[in-house]
Amino acid sequence: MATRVPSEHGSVRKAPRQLRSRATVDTIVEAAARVLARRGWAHFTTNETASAAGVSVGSIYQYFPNKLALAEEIRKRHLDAVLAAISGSDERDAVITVEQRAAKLVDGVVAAHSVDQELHRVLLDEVPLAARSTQDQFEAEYLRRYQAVIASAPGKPDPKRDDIAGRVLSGAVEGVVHAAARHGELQSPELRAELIELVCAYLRSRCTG
Amino acid sequence: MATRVPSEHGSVRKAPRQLRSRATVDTIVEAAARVLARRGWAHFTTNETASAAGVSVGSIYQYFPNKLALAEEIRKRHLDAVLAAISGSDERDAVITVEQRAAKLVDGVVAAHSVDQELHRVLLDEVPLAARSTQDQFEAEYLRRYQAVIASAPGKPDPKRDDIAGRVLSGAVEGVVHAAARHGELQSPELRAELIELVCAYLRSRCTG
Amino acid sequence: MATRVPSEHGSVRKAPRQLRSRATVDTIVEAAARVLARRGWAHFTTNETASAAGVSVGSIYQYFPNKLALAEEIRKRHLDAVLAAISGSDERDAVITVEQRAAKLVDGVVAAHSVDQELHRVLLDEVPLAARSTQDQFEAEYLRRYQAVIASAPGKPDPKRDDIAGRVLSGAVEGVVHAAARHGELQSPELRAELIELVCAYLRSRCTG
Amino acid sequence: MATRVPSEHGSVRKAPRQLRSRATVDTIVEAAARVLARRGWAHFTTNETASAAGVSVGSIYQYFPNKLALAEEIRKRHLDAVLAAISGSDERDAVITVEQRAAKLVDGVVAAHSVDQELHRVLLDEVPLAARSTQDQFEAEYLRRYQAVIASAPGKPDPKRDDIAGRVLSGAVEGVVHAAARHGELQSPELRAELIELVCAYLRSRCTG
DNA sequence: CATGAATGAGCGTTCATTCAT
DNA sequence: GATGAATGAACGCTCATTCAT
Repeated sequence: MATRVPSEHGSVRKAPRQLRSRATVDTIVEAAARVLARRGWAHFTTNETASAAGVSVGSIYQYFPNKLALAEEIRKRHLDAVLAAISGSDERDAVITVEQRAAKLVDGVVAAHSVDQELHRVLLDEVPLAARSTQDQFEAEYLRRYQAVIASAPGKPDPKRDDIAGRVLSGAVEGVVHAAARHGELQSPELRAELIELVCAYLRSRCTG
Repeated sequence: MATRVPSEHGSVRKAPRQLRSRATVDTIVEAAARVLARRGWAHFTTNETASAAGVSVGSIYQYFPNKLALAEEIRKRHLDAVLAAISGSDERDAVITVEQRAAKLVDGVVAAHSVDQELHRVLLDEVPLAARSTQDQFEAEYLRRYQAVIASAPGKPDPKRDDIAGRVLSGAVEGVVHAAARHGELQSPELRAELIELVCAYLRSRCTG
Repeated sequence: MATRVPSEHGSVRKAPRQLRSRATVDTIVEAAARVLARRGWAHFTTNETASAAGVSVGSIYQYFPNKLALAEEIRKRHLDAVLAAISGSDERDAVITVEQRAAKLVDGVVAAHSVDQELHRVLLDEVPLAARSTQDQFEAEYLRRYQAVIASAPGKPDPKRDDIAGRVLSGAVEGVVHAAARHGELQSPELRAELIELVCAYLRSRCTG
Repeated sequence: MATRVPSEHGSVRKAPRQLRSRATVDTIVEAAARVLARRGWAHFTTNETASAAGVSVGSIYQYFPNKLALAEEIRKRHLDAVLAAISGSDERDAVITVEQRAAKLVDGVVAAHSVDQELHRVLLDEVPLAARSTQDQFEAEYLRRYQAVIASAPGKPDPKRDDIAGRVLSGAVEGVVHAAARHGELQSPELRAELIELVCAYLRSRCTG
């Protein structure tokens, strides 16, 4: 695989102003996501993407300076979808018990991992990070959901400790769901129950301890 | 046209007989591990490995049928080291409280992730699995440590539920440590304390609940 | 590990759409034929072919999935030329005597072997057959010429025996011409006379015997 | 495949004087012939030959300056065997009729092609000729058999014409048998009959014409 | 003499990227 | 703008041959 120095380093070569361009970009990104999910990063090629999108390679380079930038755009869109999936189970209804909160959280994360499992895995495990920014932004937003759960649990707040607790909770839930996804057990109700139990136990212990 | 008999390809091409060979194999694997950790799977090349090891490409193929088999050997050696690191905090001394057990477990996993962090990440996230066997064996052994902790906690055993609990615990601890490693906070004592708390809370809740 | 979908490989990678491509394909095939004839299959390399054609290796793989497919195309074109050469001495004029028929046949085969002797030898003797189809089609067409001669000879037809006779005649003429070509005596009139004599004798004996 | 300049150009590096050497050489050549027949020239490697012979590569280079010289020795031995097979049906018994002579000849050639068909084919079709000498010597000897048949046929001798006739006869019989071998019909009695007929017809026509 | 570990030029093939049309 | 033919550096891998032991 030849690694060429790309001629520009901006993430997007040209902001698509016109409707037609926007549509083309969408077509490209969607096709690229399909190809990426199907073949994996190692076999993700611009030529196949182009023909899957029904455009020429040249058109890809009209909008993206290089392959990585295209992948970056796929990641961006996917993370948005993931965030939307988490938020879907986040409506501001009368949630009261810690159990209910924990259940909402777990269901949200599971839903997020179900958006496009293979693409998710490839993006997380295979595609190299061009720039931290997108990922960081996402992680911050993601962590905020966890912090909200922490904050809503009884007990007096302690910013420093709560921050760490959020990261612990995030890592734990994420880790369990990730492992479950790898083994195709994302929908197991027993696992869901245990995971909720884990979250509850932690939250409870934090308020009593 | 006559049908040709292809030559078979085992996982190891030739068992090194002489002392010189054994040393060469070690040199190759060690150099390969360095290159793999530094460049990642996508840029892990046999030629760079060869020159990093101070041998010719041919020597790599004397002992490994292909690049993947070389990576497989790196994985094998690394997982052994990881297992050794976990076991290091596993001596059969008089551990009594759940807290002490949890602390041992967490310390072991952290130690395991400290062996060679970047190599660990690349092996887990990027290198494709040629055969499940090595990985499966490792995972089984790995899970066993968690099951042992579960089993040692008070409360009456329930094989099915305990199995799931083991996977939840494993996923959670692994997830937290993994995230911490990514952010360079593997040695943070606060994080350690919270993680131990998570494990304890879960174990306690399982025996009372 | 996810199972990857491999990309398929047809015999021709892409049908050349533009005029430029068609010209490139011709250039490549012609250069390849020259290289193949000059170096033999064992030393027939894509890189030399590319530079002999004045294109880059990539261009070869734009149109041919691999080296063998390129050789297959050379064979196809050559066999067409050979068939054309044989047919050249096949016009439907008033041929009456067996001698005249035999002479036409022999002259055709000699002409066929004169098309590009070295290429002919390499294609027949060295290049492995990827698919039987091209070769089989050619052989069938080739045999048909011999069968026609057999059929036109006096004597009552016997399908089974005539079939074998066709193969005997084909093998014999082919063998003599082949050997002559190897010794550079393809144009010898004495040899031509003897070969015609051989064919006539056989045909005569079949009708009387 | 790296092409190195061999350090010597003699066909055999060292004439094996001692019994042990002679045995080693035999072992090597026999193993090499098996490997060559099984894999074909393109996949015929010195390393596989060495391990098939139960010796080290170095030992091969003790007796043969390079791979081609080894193949040359295989050819030499095989052609001897072929000649022996032809001669086997050549005893000086009371052969009188032309038919009987022709039958003997055909049977001899068929027997020769049956010695080791795959090796025969590979040697003829794939292995390049290092030096003409071995092949030429064989061909001369081979032609002599045909000349003998020609000479023994009635009719007054004509050295020049008889020479050409020998080559025609040789090419024809060889060609038919070769084609038959390719189609696995070496043992067909119908084909044998037709071929004998061809030879007889030619011989007869030469004495009457 | 025999061994077999080591060499490295050279092969077939891929694919991100460019640019004439 | 869009196209897609063309590029060529770089990869994984092979195997004839050498030479220290």
